[in-house]
Amino acid sequence: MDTVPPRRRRAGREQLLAAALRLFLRDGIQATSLQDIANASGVTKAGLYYHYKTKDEIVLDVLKPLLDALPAVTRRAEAHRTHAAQVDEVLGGLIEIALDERAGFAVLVNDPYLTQLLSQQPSMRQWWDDTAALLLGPDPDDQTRIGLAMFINGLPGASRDPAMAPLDDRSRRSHLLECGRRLLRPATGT
Amino acid sequence: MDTVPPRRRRAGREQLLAAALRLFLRDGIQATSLQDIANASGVTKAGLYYHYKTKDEIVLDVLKPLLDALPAVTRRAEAHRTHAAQVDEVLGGLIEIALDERAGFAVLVNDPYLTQLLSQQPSMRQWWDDTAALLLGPDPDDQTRIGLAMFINGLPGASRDPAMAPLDDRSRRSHLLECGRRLLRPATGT
DNA sequence: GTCTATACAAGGATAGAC
DNA sequence: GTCTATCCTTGTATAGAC
Repeated sequence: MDTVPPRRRRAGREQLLAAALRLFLRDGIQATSLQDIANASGVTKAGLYYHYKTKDEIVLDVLKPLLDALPAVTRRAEAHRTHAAQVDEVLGGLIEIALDERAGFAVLVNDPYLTQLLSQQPSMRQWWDDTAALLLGPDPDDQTRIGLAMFINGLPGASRDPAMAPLDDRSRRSHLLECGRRLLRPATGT
Repeated sequence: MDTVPPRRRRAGREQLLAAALRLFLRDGIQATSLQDIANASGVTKAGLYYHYKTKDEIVLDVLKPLLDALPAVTRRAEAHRTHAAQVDEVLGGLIEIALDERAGFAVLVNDPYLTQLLSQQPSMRQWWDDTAALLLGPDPDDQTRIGLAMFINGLPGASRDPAMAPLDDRSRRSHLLECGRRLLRPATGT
């Protein structure tokens, strides 16, 4: 019948989400009020409530791309046959996400508010259990476990470190991947 | 003249600080209200204001041990003669601090509120510049810079990872030190 | 769909009694 | 030195006009 109209039905919503993520990254979720988001996005505070019922809904929608992307990485990795290939796929995927500012990976790992918000749904924890098992392989040693913890916790910070600024995207990826490979190597002696 | 009286003049204050740190670590600084601290420490909200004028003063006093300990590590390291010894001293010192829950290292690295609070005083940034220079040595390559960023950002999280729970303190230290050594090794090929 | 106005709760901070 | 009571500001959320 009719063609798809070119008007962007959700333009305001997208502006809103972009502004919110920027503020969440800079100031943290708690410190970002709805007033702040409203000011930064050009919508009024009450206007936010047309799109969302609560602040939590905004937070979850801001991080939706991230929450979808993480399981996708793991699913892709599971298709590989060798353990080494699986590890590289997961590391590469996580690095890709961490380097993408829009994903908000830094918010996810750091923010206590979000940790509590997500802990209510067990899907996130389930994802991490699966992914850690994939990365560590069967019967991992302590050194590897701790190396993984350092990688996942350090990745967001390292991705946003000043040392990254002068590098091109390919170098960033390869350096971060090298960090992951070093940390996940099983202990040799000791 | 008179002996030091055994009464603890600052017992209330210490309870207060311990409770505050516990809450800061669990919920973040922003999410911890003075009411929360009061409830957890047995003091009333107004009672806090006898000891401190503002919430920021409480935050800074909670982290005072940490803010003192970090420069001390660097000073100790500077006394060593070889670069390798300096690196091990700094890594060991940082790990020691990160493993000590009371130090609140996790709060320092993660919390945006604190980042902003500390950025007002340049001493912290100066300390990190000096310490990074010490760890990286002259003319560091990009891989080493990024490895350092991952170590310092990942250290608090790795220190509190579930994989740490079953280990004794000596094992924890040595595993974290191994992570640091791996990350700070200069790139070989590429 | 977006704004104005406002209700309601919570947080930081102060005054003053004890 | 610690508590009670209170003020002011900010934050989330809602009602209703346009």
